[in-house]
Amino acid sequence: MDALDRTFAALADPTRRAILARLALGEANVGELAAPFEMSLPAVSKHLKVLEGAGLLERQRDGRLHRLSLKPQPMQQASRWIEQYRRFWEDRFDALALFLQQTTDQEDEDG
Amino acid sequence: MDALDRTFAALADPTRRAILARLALGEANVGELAAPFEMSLPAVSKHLKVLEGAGLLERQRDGRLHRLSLKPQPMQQASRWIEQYRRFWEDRFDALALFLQQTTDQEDEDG
DNA sequence: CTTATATTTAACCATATGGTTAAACATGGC
DNA sequence: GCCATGTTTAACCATATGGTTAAATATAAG
Repeated sequence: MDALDRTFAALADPTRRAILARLALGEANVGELAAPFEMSLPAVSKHLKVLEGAGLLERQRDGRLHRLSLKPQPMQQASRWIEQYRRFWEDRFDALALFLQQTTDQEDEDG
Repeated sequence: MDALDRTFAALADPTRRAILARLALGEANVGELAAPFEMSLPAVSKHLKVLEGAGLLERQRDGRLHRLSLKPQPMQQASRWIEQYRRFWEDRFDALALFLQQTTDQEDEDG
């Protein structure tokens, strides 16, 4: 699997996105990351391995605790891939903005 | 499945990303989209259904041809989700830039 | 009406994914 | 040494995914 494949696949799960969101606030260990979820620890452990496999987070062991932290590079790469389409959707939103502008103008004329 | 789930899952496959890239250049029908790939038509048809299910593309039937076109909204939403982390990685890149700056300065002093 | 073209649906297969529970491993504290 | 804590690994299960081939559907063309 390609790096982008792994990144997008990792981001496709809400539990994993929540874990990343949590880590954006600061480092945490496995237990802390698992706490908010109603699933078992091994399940969270698997999610962490997926995220780690995608390079989205980094693990440093400190005794028996594993301290996880965000690694931004893959997400930045994913962002860059998506941004290729920005011009495309901005055109659309420009068109929408124009339409709304015209509609508003029309309503002003009507009112 | 959530909209973001479906979008990221759809983007996790290289065939589907290639299809989106192709559609960014302009509309195309199923056969045209399938041509570059070494897989069967039904396989491509399934990929198109995944992309359609994620709202990433739109289909208008014109006789027996299905004309596919890009629908940018879900990708924009995905982009926005990722952009939440921009500050995070920009800090890192700022740090890298600073490091490189200092390294360059050092080399200048050395040179 | 028949045949060719564009595409989907159905049935199937192998592998991946996301979860479980039970057991193992590693570290820390008494 | 022994027990508690933090985490992973193993084995298993159900469902999803990505592919196949064969058949069905819809439209166009002769």
